[in-house]
Amino acid sequence: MKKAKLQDIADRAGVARSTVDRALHGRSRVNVETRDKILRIARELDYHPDLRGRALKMSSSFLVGMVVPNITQSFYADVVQGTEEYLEKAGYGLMLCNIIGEECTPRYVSMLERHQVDGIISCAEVKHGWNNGLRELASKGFPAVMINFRVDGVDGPVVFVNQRKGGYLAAMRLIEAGHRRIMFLGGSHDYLNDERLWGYKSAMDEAGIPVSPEFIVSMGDWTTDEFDAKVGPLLKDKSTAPTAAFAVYDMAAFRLISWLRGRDIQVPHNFSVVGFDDLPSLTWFAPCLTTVKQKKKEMGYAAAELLIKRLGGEELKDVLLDVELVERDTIAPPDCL
Amino acid sequence: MKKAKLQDIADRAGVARSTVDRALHGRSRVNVETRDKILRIARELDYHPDLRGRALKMSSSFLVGMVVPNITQSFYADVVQGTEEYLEKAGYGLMLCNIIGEECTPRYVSMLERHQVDGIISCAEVKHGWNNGLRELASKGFPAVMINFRVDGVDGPVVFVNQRKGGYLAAMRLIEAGHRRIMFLGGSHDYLNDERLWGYKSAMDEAGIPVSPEFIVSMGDWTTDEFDAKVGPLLKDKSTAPTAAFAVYDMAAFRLISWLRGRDIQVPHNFSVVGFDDLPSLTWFAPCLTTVKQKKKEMGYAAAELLIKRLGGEELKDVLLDVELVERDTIAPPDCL
DNA sequence: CTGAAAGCGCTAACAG
DNA sequence: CTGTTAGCGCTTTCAG
Repeated sequence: MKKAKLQDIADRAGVARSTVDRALHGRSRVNVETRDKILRIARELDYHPDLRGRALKMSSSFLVGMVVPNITQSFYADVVQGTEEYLEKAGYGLMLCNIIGEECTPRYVSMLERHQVDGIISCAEVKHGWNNGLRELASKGFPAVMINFRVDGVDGPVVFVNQRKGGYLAAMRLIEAGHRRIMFLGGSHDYLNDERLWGYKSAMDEAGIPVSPEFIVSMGDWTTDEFDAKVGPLLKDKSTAPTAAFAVYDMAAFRLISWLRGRDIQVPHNFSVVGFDDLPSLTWFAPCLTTVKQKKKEMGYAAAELLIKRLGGEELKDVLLDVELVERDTIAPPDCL
Repeated sequence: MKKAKLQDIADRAGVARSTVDRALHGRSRVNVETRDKILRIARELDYHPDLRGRALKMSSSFLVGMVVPNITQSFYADVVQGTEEYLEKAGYGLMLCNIIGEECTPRYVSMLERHQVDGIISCAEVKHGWNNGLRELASKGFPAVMINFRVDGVDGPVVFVNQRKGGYLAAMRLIEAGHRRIMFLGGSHDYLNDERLWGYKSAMDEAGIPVSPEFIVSMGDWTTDEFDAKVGPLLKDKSTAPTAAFAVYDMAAFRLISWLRGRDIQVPHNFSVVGFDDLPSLTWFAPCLTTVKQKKKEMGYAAAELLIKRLGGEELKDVLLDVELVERDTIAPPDCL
């Protein structure tokens, strides 16, 4: 069956294209009978408006660009799923831009521009070269919504997650379990790391526990060697060693647990751990990680909602999503008691 | 800066739109000087052709629809990544269709049609309701490429994976380790399950080991209760119990390992396991799973290549991708010896 | 080698 | 309430 167009319906119904258009959209009054006739014919012909024509006329492509560093990481996949769900309901297509590496940024900028997407949702990382690309597109007038943090110079709402609260909850839970020597196992000092660290510190402060700088460790490549070098020494003297850790990501928590296991330190029996993310795949394994859950799908959903409403002319504020602690099996009272 | 269009360049260069077009595409001869001038101006104006106009004229949207059941599952994310990579290089955008549940099929069919995608890559599951949607679109002339299996009535190349070989390799590896009572831990009898089962049987045949029907288990929801009911009885009598299992998916293998651990059966010490998939997240945990690796990213890449070449007029055959066994830590000689 | 003109499918302003 | 017309940005004849 050949693709039906507006004209085909018009011909069959014996009316003009514009009448068909009106009947289909219902914006303007159309004679009820002709309208019904038109709708019937449209259904018979299985008519679907060609968005390319409409896009040209209405200067809207009904396409939204979604930029992530790596869809392969479960976190981003969840966010994308949320965005896609909202966009689909709203009648927009999601163009996926999987920015691997700095050098591809200009190609994606060009692609987004050529397709004239109606807006861009950016869920990249702070340090990532893509940020320049986003700035460029934003300066050309592409509406943008950011996830997790604001890219300097890009105007548009941001979907934030209460990272500080997450860090606070994690540390406080460990404190409540009786721990006082609590390590912060972090990565490089980027936005997420430091916000969560801030939360950790605020919990320690509140409990009146001084934070020893050597308990704040900053990992690079998370290898066994690095653990040996950076965490190993802390564990030498049992009377001063940390009895628990708040790991800045679930992945980090798991690396730590594996490494500890290699040294015959069992979690949670000899050492307690809290993570951050709530990655679903990590619940398949014992011990199930106690962690701070961030609602990844909702992050994507909220971003899409912000963007589409903004396209509709609403002025919107940033969103701050809540987090919660999910209790599982990696916290116990300190081993030293 | 306002978006530059063809006319803007033409105005500045003092030539006609069509000349600019020719200069930009290089298809037809253009005076070298004017061409250079045009190219220079285009660069100054940071010109990116608007695909909506081109799409209309050339009846091509430079958009490919990619359909997966759930991007959240690591397997699909990897496939999508491969597809996206190829498409981006080829200058096509990837429209992601995350088909969750049957009822959304018509909406996605309509969306793909309205956007007039140039083709569709379908990586859904056999039993999924989407297959009807794909049939409908294919019958309307949308070129399709399928991954993993052919949808009846849809004409187009398929990217296959050598499932049978995978099943064979897995079972044979267990046999070589000395196992004879080997369980096939499968799911419902769909295409993937049965192909892998076929491979398992062929290895058993080749080794002259009769396949006991009760060793072919077919799980539904993979709960502990179901394991207790379906696998528990097999393990009662140590002299007839299986000493190893080939699990149809990595996930299944992990469920099994956890369940066994709950019964104080340690892998690989008391029981050997091989999986199928090679999910990356599963390598973080001990014991690391010995498994059949399928090249997920290449599957997506190959599908995109097939589609784009087909759009270019080439007639293409199905592709069969190889698998390989990756040796890790879940196989040992049978415990009973 | 270059310009003029038509038209892809749709919408909207204007007339009737 | 409905038809006519123009035009979104691009490509592609067809003349010159």
